[in-house]
Amino acid sequence: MATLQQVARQAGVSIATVSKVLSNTPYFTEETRQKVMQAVTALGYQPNLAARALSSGKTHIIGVVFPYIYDALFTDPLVLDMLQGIEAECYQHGYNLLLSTPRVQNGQIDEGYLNLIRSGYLDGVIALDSIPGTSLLALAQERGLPCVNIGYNPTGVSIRSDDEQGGRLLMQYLLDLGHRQMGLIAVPEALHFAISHRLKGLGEAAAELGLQLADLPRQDGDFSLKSGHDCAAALLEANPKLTALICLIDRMALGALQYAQQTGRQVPEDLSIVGYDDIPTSHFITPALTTINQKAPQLGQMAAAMLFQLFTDVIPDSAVLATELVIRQSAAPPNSLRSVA
Amino acid sequence: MATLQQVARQAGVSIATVSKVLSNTPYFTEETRQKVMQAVTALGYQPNLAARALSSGKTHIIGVVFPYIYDALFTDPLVLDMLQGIEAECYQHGYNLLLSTPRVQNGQIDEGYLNLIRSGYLDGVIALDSIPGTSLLALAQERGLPCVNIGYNPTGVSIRSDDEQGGRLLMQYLLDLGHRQMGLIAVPEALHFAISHRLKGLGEAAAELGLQLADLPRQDGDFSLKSGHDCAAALLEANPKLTALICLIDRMALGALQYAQQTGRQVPEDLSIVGYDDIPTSHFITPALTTINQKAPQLGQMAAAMLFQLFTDVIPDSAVLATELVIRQSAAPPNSLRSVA
DNA sequence: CTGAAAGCGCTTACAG
DNA sequence: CTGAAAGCGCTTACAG
Repeated sequence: MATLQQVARQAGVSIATVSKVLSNTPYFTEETRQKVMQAVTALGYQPNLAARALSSGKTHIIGVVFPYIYDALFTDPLVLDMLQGIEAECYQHGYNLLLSTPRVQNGQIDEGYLNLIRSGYLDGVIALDSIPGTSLLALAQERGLPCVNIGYNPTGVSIRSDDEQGGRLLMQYLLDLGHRQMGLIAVPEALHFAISHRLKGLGEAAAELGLQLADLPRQDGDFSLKSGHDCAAALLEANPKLTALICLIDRMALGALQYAQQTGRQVPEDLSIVGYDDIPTSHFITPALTTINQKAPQLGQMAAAMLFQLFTDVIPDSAVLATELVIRQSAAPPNSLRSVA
Repeated sequence: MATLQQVARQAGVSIATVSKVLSNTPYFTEETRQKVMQAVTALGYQPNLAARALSSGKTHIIGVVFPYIYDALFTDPLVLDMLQGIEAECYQHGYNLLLSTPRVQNGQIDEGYLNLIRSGYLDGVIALDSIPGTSLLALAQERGLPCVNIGYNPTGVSIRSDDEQGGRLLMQYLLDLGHRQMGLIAVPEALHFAISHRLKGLGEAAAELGLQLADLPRQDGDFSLKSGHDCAAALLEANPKLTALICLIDRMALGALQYAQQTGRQVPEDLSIVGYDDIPTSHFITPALTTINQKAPQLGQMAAAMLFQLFTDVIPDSAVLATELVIRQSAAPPNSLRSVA
């Protein structure tokens, strides 16, 4: 309600003076500073952000962009984890966080989102930008907006989880357990860069033992639990000898687990199942799911930290965060090995 | 980049004309409209939101406020559900969503949040406002900002889940099953209004059978799984005859379940456990948890819809959303009845 | 150390 | 139907 002008009048100085005192410009009599601050508190003055934004070009708002694909967004607990990390960092820096969830269809990006980028409302943007072929950050980058990318699109500074290493970890673990007959449950690689990298990691670890990833049967789903269930069914019916299922998405692993149990298989005795993401449910389900944790909160926090570096004109190195294998109860040596032992 | 002025020049009209054409003011020659629109697309003009906000007083940003208590915020899946509902509605109306998660300690509200409210950056606010004694919306209300409250604080228009009815549903179900020796796991009522109402509902249903809720043993935790575990331990050690545990928070129910299983009890055969919230894990855990679903996405969506009504100066009635009992596998008739049968 | 003044890019009565 | 002009509330060179 109160404006700079009222504060100035009350303090008996000019509005320029008030503005400068408030923005901590040096060289001010302790006296005028006092007068100003008194008026400020007396009036409960709070700068109008829109005005400040217009004249300074800074809004103190950063855009956090999670694309809306397959409705996965709001059902994915990792999103909340990343948000938490981002929020913590923004909070510390006194920045506000504008959440944008543009729809993306056939490579077409939401016009509303594009307008937001063009609107000058954002000082910077952090995006989960991993859809092959359509970069959410391209426009922002083009317009010189500082941005950091959590993912693989080659736009500006980026941070991502080491999906390749995660894939390797997962495959090595299963291989060490003695599995050779393994089925893959994934989603089409066109949907998410991360998938290709997880597969690549899987392949590298397999290759060390002379196995070809391409020889393993694979079914693709759509992130949903149900699709995991169906993929498991297809895989197991066509390949009854499978001793393990590698699911590149936890939710799909949950569906696979469901299918296995419905068809009377003991997990992990008859069939091992591993996932990727370490969502909360994975911890609680029986058997608890062995999976890969990609440290989503850190991912978010670091992304925000990098953006704030960008604000100070230092260009941070892109970073890759190592994942962690979380060993729980859903995988064990295959039956054949067990009976031998 | 392009400004109104450039568009005006390009179109050969005044900036006022451009502005009015863009804001769909009626009465314009089809011809000038054409000229203007051509210039707009040619220049890729996008209004500067800060400028528009400053002169119109509207920012098209609505604040979504989830207080940060006990770290529960980002670990609570319901938050994501509500956000989804709010986002869907905002998206449709072309509004942006600013996420604010003020810290609240001893009734003290985050100064940064308060400043945000005072900053003029928000056209309206939706808050999860259910901490007894400290209203997150009081200041907004005072300043005439349209706001809707998801919860119980008596600030302005509100929408909430019918916690009382939910409590009744839960108690009736257990009573119908034949339970009489029940233990309560809750959190201190000072933490959340909803808890008192759930308890009230529990009490009403109990009273119908002549039972006094106050006679049932109760332990309070802090939302966490671990506290649920500990509450169950305390309750069961002190009252070995308990046949059922009513947990007012799903996560705590999960902890209670864990304790029961660790101590060799069969759920629901030896002990029934019910929760409240219907978080995703409740669906997957074994035994699947019988619980109350409070329709969080609708809560969010309706809250946003109400805010948009407020924007058009219609004052919507406050609303109460009925909950739903989700019957799964964690509750059954008590053993005594079973053996009788 | 302090102030007058221009300017940020729009919207909105008010004239014409 | 269209335009000139004031004004939204700040920041920032530029003088003094």
